Amino acid sequence: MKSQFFKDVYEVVKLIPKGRVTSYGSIAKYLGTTKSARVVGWAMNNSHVLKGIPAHRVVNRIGLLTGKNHFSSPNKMEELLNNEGIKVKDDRIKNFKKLFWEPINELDL
DNA sequence: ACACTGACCACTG
DNA sequence: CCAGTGGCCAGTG
Repeated sequence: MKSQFFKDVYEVVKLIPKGRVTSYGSIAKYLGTTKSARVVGWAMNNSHVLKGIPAHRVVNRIGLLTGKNHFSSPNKMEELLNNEGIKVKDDRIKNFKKLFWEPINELDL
């Protein structure tokens, strides 16, 4: 497929440092527009067929694990995050603000 | 080719 | 503060 968006999304997601998280919207914003956030979600949906895509580090804007339902197991995402030292309480990332990794700031176009 | 859906976000009332 | 609506892109029936 010639979806540059997907490709870019994967690139950014793969660049997320261990122990950090980001949001669909931020990735979308980094790629040009916040309104394409839905496509980022789509990319994640397809990411499960690929490897090296830490989709568990990508959550929605408030740090809610909205996509955990799409993992192998609903608690897999939480476990992976815990494995990286990220605390998750009630499907929400604790200290999200601090762990937040914004591509625009970190990669700085 | 058309319509609907989806792991979202921001704006408006 | 909560609810509703629009916008974007790709995939599926």
